[in-house]
Amino acid sequence: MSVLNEICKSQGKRMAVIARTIREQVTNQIRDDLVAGNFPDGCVLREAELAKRFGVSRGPIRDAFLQLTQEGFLAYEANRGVRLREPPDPENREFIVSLRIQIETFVIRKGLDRLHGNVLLAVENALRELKVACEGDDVAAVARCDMAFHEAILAGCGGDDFILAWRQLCSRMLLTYTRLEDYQQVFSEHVELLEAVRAGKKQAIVAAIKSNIR
Amino acid sequence: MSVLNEICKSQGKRMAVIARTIREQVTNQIRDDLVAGNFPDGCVLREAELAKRFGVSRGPIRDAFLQLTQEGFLAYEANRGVRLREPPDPENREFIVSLRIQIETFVIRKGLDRLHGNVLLAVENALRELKVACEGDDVAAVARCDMAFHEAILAGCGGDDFILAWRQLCSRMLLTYTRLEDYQQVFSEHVELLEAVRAGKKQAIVAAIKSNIR
DNA sequence: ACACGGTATATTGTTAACAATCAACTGTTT
DNA sequence: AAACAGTTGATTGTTAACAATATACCGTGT
Repeated sequence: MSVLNEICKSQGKRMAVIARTIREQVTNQIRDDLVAGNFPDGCVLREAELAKRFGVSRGPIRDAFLQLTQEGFLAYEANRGVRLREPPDPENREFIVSLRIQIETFVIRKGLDRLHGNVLLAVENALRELKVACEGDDVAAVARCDMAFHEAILAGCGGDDFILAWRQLCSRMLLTYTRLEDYQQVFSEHVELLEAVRAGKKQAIVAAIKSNIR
Repeated sequence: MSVLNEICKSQGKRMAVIARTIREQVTNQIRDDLVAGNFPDGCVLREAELAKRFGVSRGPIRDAFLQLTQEGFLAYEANRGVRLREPPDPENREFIVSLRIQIETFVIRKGLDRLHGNVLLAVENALRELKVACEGDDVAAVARCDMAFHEAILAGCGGDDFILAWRQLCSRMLLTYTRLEDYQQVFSEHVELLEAVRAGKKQAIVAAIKSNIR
């Protein structure tokens, strides 16, 4: 409770409440650690150990394991706990990328006109957070904000039917997040995408997406 | 504990252990109920009510809610419980179908040669269970066995990287499972698909999949 | 030396009690 | 009558103890 609650309070009112429950906070934290590569491949995660580290009971940890399993990061074996899955091979990864592009393209094509007002504001906020992350040196933060930006667009375009499947595809990709070289380019690519979205030019949007996802 | 444990014991040794834990049994049962349409759209599910019905504590019910949320059946709102999601509109459904076909085609094309021995046996078993389900009159059972058959093929072809996303797409489809008319045709279509798989003719397999998924 | 059986330990699975949160209601004030 | 604050009841969120299970170790017998 200790550490996590502090974080929760400090972000409290100002930010759009990100993680209300301990379960969500723990899930996000573990996910970040996984993306940042803080656990070796095939590593086994223990409920008690993480519970102790976060200062919470095993309940929320179990919930987090369950969720991260569904997201594609972990693999469950009954009575034997959970282990980190291995990343997809290049061929599968390429296909995953193609599916991601198709989904984003479809959703945007269909729902671009809904993207205004508060919804557009959410996308802009996501971009701002991505900027901060890129200026820092936190891999996990960049990956997380990258995803959050795209997800804001999808959600804004009414793509709820696809977001869960899309997230899983992303998760698989994140296990081999290879664009760690040039954060500045990552950011400017997203600026470009947002500009295209603002202008409402679908062709430009699709092009921006295709060059952005890889 | 009462009801579920009986089921578990009775299936005990003979079947490939389907659901070892209460959590899995409860999850499967609720999923079947959802697919069978036993809950009205937008309906709110209560932990305590289902816990009482199954004779278990709220823990496994919570786990099931969490999982079914990730699978795309339910929607979560913090501190406010879980409600049944509405099915996709026709346009989205069509796109979901196209994604499903792409995934199955890709995985089979890539891993068909692995499909022999025990793995092929698993597929044949799935087909047998589908036969039973089609001869009965249980919508949920047909839907479940239909999915299980396809999943057995995917798993056998080494498609682990896609199975979770594939499942979510299927779940969305299942909320509008419209082919309830002719179970016999459902079954014979799958026989056809298995024959094509056995013969190893990729063209025929792809064709069978395309005509089967809709 | 090797195979087998049993025990001990570590780990997950389940439960019931407790805490926190939300929604509706009630009474008060203007 | 309308708006608001406080209160109450229902529901979810969290915890710690308990139960069940799997793994590893050790001894025994052949």
